[in-house]
Amino acid sequence: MIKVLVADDHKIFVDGLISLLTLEHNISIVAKAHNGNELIECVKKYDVDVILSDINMPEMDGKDAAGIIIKEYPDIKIIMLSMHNRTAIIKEMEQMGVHGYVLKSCDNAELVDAINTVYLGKRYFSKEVKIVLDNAKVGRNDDEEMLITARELSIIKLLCKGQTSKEIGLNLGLSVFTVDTHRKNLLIKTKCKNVVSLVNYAYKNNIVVLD
Amino acid sequence: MIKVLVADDHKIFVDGLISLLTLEHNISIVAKAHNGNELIECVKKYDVDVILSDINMPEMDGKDAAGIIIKEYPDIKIIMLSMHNRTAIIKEMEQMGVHGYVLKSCDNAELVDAINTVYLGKRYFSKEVKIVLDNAKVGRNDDEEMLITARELSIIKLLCKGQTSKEIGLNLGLSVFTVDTHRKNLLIKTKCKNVVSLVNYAYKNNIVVLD
DNA sequence: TTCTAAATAAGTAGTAATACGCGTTCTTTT
DNA sequence: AAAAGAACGCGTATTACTACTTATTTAGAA
Repeated sequence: MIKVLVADDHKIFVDGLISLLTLEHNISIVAKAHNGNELIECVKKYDVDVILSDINMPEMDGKDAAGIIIKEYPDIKIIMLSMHNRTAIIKEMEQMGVHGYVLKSCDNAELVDAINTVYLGKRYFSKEVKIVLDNAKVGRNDDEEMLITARELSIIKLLCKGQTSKEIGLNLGLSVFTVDTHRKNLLIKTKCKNVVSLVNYAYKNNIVVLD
Repeated sequence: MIKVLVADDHKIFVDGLISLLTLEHNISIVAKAHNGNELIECVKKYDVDVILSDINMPEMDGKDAAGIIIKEYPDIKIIMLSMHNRTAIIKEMEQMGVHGYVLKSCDNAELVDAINTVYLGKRYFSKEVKIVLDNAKVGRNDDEEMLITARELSIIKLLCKGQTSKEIGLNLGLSVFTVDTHRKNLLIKTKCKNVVSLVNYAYKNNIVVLD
């Protein structure tokens, strides 16, 4: 029996998933969580083999929770469930050491397949996800170690809130010139032409979460 | 038996929901759809009492599909399933004549309750949704018939893509001045202080969908 | 018809943002 | 110790955006 934990902030989604997975003869659901904190708590309390977790959740994010679990419970396999099929997010998850990445648009059979695969110690990425990753490899030119630094991250977050350079400067205790330099570097790094594009980039790549 | 149709672009979500709802003695699932077009097709083919539909779907949006169904099949009850608990979206749905609005973070019992309620001809809005609507009524001053016009909508869409006023003007065959006037009016209407806030507003209120 | 709202266009003025370039300092890696 | 990269600060020039105002045309509602 594979002991599975399901985490997602949408209760009916979790319950639906549980209802589906309990039909499988070799899967048993041991717990459910609706945010990152609950997820961590459940992992402490219960004996878990595989975690199915959403990326975006309130309280604590599924990504952050996954990071903690990977470090402290290296035997637990984690499959991220996501509605987004985007290179940057998938790569981030891959590099974090997550064991699987499955789209919410996948079917039941695929999810069961994913659970069985990661339980055996292998990695599982959806077919559609692989296509995205392969396309990214073909056009390899673009993402050569493009990393957003901590400072840039704090600035991009405030930009997404609609703050101007002046406001960001006041907020972070920086001169407007400095903020502008970071903005400039961000536009170059992300190949965006203006703030709106940058904000979209941040949302699409899950750097910043809308609300 | 209440004949229910479930529509959502996330297959596992639909299957999970079906698995949950078939446990109910008075509910039977007659069809499922993964986009608005399929939804319309299913309504034509099958005899349906209640539709559970997501708002955002590819091909055709759940909102547009609901509009068509309300006009052409006035006997079918529609419950919108949404992850957003925002006044503007909820009010729009209410005005469209949708019979229920339930959050994806609700539990199974509430969803079943909603299905039974709308089947009896009554309306159903989640408790959390009602709280949001009531809060909006208290601070009634703000939303006095705030409607975004068709032209404004086309402009806000292009703004969300990161286009400048000049580009939008070229795109829509308008002078930059005109575009700027619309932008100005949009900022006033939405009480936003700049484009980024406006873009956020559009995303949050489902006026524009991010990718 | 009259009234209203929307869409259109235009202007000035001021502020914010972007495109350049040039630096310093500090830390981390080699 | 040298190199690299991050964070920081400063300029100028140009473009984009926002705040104010005005006004015409058109379509629809009272």
